[in-house]
Amino acid sequence: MARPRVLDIEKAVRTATDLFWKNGYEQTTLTSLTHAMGTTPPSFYFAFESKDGLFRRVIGHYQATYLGFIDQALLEPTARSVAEATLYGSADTYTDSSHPRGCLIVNCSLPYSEDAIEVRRGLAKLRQARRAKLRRRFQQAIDAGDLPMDSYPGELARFVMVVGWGLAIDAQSGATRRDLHRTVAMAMKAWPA
Amino acid sequence: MARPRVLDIEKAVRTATDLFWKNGYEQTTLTSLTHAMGTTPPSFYFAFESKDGLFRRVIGHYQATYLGFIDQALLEPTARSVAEATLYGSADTYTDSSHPRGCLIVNCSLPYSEDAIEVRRGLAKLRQARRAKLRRRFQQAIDAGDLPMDSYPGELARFVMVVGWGLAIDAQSGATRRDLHRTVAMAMKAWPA
DNA sequence: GATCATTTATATCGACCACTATATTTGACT
DNA sequence: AGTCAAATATAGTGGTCGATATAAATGATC
Repeated sequence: MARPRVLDIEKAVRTATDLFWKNGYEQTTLTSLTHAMGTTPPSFYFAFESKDGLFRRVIGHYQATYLGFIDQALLEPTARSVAEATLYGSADTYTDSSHPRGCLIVNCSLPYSEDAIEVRRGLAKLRQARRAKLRRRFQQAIDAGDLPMDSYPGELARFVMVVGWGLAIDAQSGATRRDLHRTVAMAMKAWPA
Repeated sequence: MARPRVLDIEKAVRTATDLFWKNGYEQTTLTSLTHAMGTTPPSFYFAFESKDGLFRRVIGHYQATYLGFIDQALLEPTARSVAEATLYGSADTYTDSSHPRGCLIVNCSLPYSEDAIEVRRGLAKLRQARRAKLRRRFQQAIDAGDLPMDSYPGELARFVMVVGWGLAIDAQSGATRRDLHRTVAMAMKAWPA
């Protein structure tokens, strides 16, 4: 009953993910997006409504495709192995040569222009939500006797997040996977017995 | 023999530092710069040659004014106190309410457009140079018996840098100084005895 | 084969980007 | 007072930004 769409939405989202990952939010222009997708602005806006609309889909795709290890890590049996799985998983993902280095969310988080402030806010919420999940998991570990009673779950969660962000920047600066693994191993020495 | 300059160069650099710190490199536009400085584009270009030229001066000003604690930290007597001074100093600087949060260099480092790739390269070199200084300091500590013989100075330096970057992002996301201090205290538990 | 909603293409919108050509203002000097 | 180089201001450069108005192309349906 209508013209069939030529634009492969999923493929376009994958393409856009790479661009945002590599170049950040503002530096990924509509021209570069439509060019890489092999489409034109009207089709783009028909499919995604706006640059922000596409970005939201990209973030969803990114988390589902590349950050699954984080939710997986929460299922590890001990708090230590949760932290290890999170950080080693980050190290591996941030240095995987099949896609840009570092973390898309971190890469797109930092410099905020006024008009993209909503985008940053959304990303900040994502990071906060991830930390909250870790905190709850560590609280649960304390309750189960898996962590010392005097541990602070919020502190532990924040530490894991901070090291993870540092890894993202180090990876983006060119650190090797082995470099990151050594850093994770050292960070884990801070973990409560 | 000539018209005296009205534009206060040093003050203009300080103003620009705040803008780059807050908004990143690309998002700090010439319009916002000249407006905040109270000058016009021709005066701007007469004084700074280009946006990049100003940015180089900003980086110099930023390091001299806000990152002095890093070189100071290298003079601490022990490797542990070097690391502590570096990280606690970072935590304090990144959350000082008299200027934007986080680290200007980190804020301007991540998303690289092709035309600003030289700027990123320069910042990456700065970060690398800082890590090299730490590494040499830690090697010196090993030679002096202040660190175990089996310590890896490069690894220790990288760990300090990674935690520092993580702190910068956490601070920019709204973490308090106390939050960062707790993270630093925890990170220091990983330090070799 | 005509209809019609959906998707696509052409051409362009006003706004802003970093930057500058041209001309004017300024005041220490002769 | 007149000269002249340094600093400023007016106005605008071509280019690109995200986003669109308009209209042509498409193919399942009747």
